[in-house]
Amino acid sequence: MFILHPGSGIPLYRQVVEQVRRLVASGQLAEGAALPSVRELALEHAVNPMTISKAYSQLEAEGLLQRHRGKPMTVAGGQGSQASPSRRVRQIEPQALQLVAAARQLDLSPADLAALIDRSWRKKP
Amino acid sequence: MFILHPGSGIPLYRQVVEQVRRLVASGQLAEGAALPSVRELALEHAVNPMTISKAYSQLEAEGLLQRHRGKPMTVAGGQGSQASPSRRVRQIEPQALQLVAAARQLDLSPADLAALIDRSWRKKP
Amino acid sequence: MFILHPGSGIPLYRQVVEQVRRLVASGQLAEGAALPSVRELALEHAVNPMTISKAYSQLEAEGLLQRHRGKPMTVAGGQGSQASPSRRVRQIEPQALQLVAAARQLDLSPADLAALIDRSWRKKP
Amino acid sequence: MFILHPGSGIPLYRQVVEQVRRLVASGQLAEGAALPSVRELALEHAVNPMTISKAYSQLEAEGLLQRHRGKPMTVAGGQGSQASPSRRVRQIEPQALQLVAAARQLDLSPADLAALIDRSWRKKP
DNA sequence: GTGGTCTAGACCACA
DNA sequence: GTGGTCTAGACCACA
Repeated sequence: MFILHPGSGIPLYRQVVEQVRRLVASGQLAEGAALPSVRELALEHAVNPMTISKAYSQLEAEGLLQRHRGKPMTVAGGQGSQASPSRRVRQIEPQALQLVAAARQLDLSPADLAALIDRSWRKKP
Repeated sequence: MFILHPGSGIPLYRQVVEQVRRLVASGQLAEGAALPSVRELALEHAVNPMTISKAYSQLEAEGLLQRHRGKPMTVAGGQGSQASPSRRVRQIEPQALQLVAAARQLDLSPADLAALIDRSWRKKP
Repeated sequence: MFILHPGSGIPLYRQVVEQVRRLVASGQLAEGAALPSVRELALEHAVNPMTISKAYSQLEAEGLLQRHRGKPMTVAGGQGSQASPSRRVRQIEPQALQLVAAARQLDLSPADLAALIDRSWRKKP
Repeated sequence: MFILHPGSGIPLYRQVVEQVRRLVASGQLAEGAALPSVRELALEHAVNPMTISKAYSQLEAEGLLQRHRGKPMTVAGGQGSQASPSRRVRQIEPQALQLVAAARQLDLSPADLAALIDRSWRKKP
């Protein structure tokens, strides 16, 4: 469900936050759906529970998740089932721009990059 | 020459390191070329000189840059003028994979992502 | 464990780097052993934590030390318990050569130097 | 006459200062003897003349050298021809202590170190 | 508790 | 002018 890259330089808790946001925006985590418990996730990714907890707390503060005493957190109401395509696209626009900037610094052509993206889609379906 | 994103979560000095690596791989910084001075870069990006210096030192340790007492650092020898396309592509493979993973989590289609990438190329040429 | 000479002209962080290398080579810091924490060492030697941190980071880049998020650094694997005598001797060969060169410039005899070394061994056992 | 180690961490001008002090203490540079010119030394060691000049100035301030308009600097009076053995030995005591400390950290025996010193004497006679 | 990043600022060595 | 070292101090991420 989540993929964490500890060596990427991006804080682990931020990686979790962003991934939950995406899964909610896409409807893969629908309104009311339960999230994996802090412990479970922490174990699975060999990470301290506090790291996951910090991510969940931030998402709760944003109003995206809801806490329930003694029960797993759930996706809060008011999201609809799936955000509009343009809203979803906007969530990865910064990364796309940075990737293109990197490709430019590597003197790669749009075709080179398109081919790389294509291969990446096929890699882990 | 460099673009820094202070809010991206990635340490500034790492952003510099990666960008220098790309510019060298692409030949835009050729063997023997002098790099912008630490102070110059620091001023331009409103960043502390030590942050730039840390990036340069790491690149020197890697053997990509060379120090010259009292003079600007230069791109070390043994780089050739431009790395092979496959070597260059490999430098952004991780980012491409992460972008695709994000697109998947957003339930975007390959076509959606391709369109986004296309638009990104046109944005700041 | 470490002895720092602030007035020696050699940067403090380099002194730390070299001493860790020696303690690892001799097996006094064995594979897996935890190093004193940055703050601890900094306090003990009345030195800024960043100075120690810089030394540790360099040793990590060399592969001699390993980072563990939130925990103390340790000596990396692949060192064996003690380097061979010849490898250990090689680590101070440059200093030995410089000392002999200095003795020559002072017109001291090999016996004079040997006596000095002898006395030095006895000084702080 | 002088040996400079740019990579040793010790500032070049300090290396010059210390070596002049030793050559004077040993009588190899006697009272009134002329020193190599700043330019000459700078060229020979591929170093900026200001670096040598700084060393000479410091030695002048110490009273060890004397400046003469248009002529090479000379060793100042009042040194006698050779300092006493104990005074000369004292000049390298700190280095000897550091070498012994390093040997201890490498878990070398006094015999190991003595052998290394012996070999070092023979290396560049 | 652990290490990491960044800043503002002083001062040094070298060209 | 160039880069390097060190400090004091704030704040962050992770266990």
